[in-house]
Amino acid sequence: MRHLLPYKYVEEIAKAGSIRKAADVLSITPSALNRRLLAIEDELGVAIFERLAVGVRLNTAGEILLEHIRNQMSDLERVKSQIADLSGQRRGNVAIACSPELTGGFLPAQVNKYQQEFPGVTFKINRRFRLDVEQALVEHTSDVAFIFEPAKLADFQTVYNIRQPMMCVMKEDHPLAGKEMLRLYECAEYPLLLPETSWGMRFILDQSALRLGINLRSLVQSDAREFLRDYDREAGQLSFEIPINLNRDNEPKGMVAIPLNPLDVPEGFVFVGHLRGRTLPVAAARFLEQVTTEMAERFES
Amino acid sequence: MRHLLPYKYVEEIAKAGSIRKAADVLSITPSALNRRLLAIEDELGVAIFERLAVGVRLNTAGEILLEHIRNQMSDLERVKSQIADLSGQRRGNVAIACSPELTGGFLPAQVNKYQQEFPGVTFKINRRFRLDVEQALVEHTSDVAFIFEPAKLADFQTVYNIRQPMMCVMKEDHPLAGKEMLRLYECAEYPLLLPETSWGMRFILDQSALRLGINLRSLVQSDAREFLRDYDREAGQLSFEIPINLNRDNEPKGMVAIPLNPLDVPEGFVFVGHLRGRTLPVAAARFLEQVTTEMAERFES
DNA sequence: CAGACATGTTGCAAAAAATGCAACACTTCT
DNA sequence: AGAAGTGTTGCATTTTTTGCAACATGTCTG
Repeated sequence: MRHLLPYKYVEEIAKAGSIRKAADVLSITPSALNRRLLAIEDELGVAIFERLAVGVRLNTAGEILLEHIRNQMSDLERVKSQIADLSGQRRGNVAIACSPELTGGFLPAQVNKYQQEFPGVTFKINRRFRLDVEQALVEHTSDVAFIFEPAKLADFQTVYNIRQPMMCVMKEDHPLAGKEMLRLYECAEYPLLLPETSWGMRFILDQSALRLGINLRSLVQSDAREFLRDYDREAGQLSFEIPINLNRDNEPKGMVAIPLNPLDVPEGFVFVGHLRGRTLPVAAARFLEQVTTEMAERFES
Repeated sequence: MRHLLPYKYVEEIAKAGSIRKAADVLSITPSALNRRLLAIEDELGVAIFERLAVGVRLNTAGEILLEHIRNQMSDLERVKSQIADLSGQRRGNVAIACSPELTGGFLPAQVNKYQQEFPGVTFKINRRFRLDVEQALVEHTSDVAFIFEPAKLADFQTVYNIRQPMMCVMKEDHPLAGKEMLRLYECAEYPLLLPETSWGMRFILDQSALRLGINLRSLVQSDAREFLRDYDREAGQLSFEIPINLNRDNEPKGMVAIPLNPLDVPEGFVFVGHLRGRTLPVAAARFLEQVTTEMAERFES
């Protein structure tokens, strides 16, 4: 796709914020790069970058153009993907942006399943906080997104969503282990292993605690899901999970998960989708199909 | 937009059906054009055209690519339009595809009004039969469409639609001129001036006549609206019109229009819109706004 | 406050890419 | 069988792009 090289140049200049740095990344001379930029601006009749002393910055016109550029680039990828699919080969890359809650269990299994059927398809997982996932789609950094408790869905095209009630996880000999359902104040009596505040799970828990006037004692606050899962809970510590991560085969033995009373802690939602108005490459579209089908089977009963 | 010159080449080859003819139109050598085509196919890894003895024909892959090309070209026009609009200038071209029923009266007045406000905007009117209007959008020959009685709306994004009951037009001293409403069999007793069978109006009339077992005697069948309008009706001939064309100032004097009984002849619809999923250039979008606003004022009372 | 540094930009020669010309291989119609 | 199309390719030429060096300008720093 040599013909949209100028586009790549514009994108890189915008990212680097400087012609010289961009030229370095693109391994051409600053002068050549500058001239291409000037040529583009000449064709458009307007400047795309405003020149600062320390470099360049995108113009309003430039931002409109950049959006167009990103659309075109990923649409060309889609075209290539569809064309490759015509000859029976399923190739391409699927870039997934997902909330940290969803990096384990279900999603890896789905990717693995898809790759067994189509080994030519590669995957890229971008772990993003709930407020940043949508941005990854807008920047065309990712094709599809899995968001737990999305903040806004302005540019998001929802393909599927499932409800995920909050569960409390503990050792099976824990005093609370026998209960059918837990109130939040019961959990608050024990030390807690909580995810970071940027997580959707933490957001739900904090809001619920605030509303109920409960103080959650965070013994360990972690950004890593595996850390919370594997932490040794000798002192009766509790952590939280959502059902999509509670596969019977996968989880460590000796632990139980008990749902929280939905009156205390509202259910969360997992949203699956892509950038609004975009046609996905074949591989990404088929992957979404597979995932939503399996989600329907597992959670729609 | 020098960088998508290869795209223009592909489009022209597809249209011409031959590399040599396309090269002639593009005023370059067949060899150069051929090499560019080979380069594109090499980059895609697939042939875009199948080589026949008499020339070339688009492949399935080529058709996918061509759709992408057309999208990209018109989207770049949109970008240019938006950028130009940033600096206060309103420029560009609005290409309108419309049914033959709608070429007079309302539409010219709207275009004229818009051009008085923005003289920098040019217009292009493509008169198409109802079955072909949508195709003009798909081919990106037109930006917006006005269709009377559309056949299918698969790729059509409706922005507005209005109901248009069928009216019968006659001289004011015609025997039927005093009536409030006409039955179709009453009209059938007189010689008729009818539009061609490809028109939506004719379609509605023929279907109604067929259903009611009435035979419509077509004295004059014309493809030109103006011909039917200006025809001298000494022998009591009747013609038909829709309200959008019956402006009190504009129409010839001495004529009256009487609505047909909607039980005999169903109302027609005028659809206004554009290609589904496409973002229109500024000029086209604003023009649509103006038209729909005025339509609402005139027909929503 | 002056010097070092980094920025975008331009002139000019070298390198790279695209083009035109002519010829070839092939099919179809006369 | 020949004429007239078609797409394709080798080679010299032309056009375009690039790299190098230098310049003008603004910012940071000791």
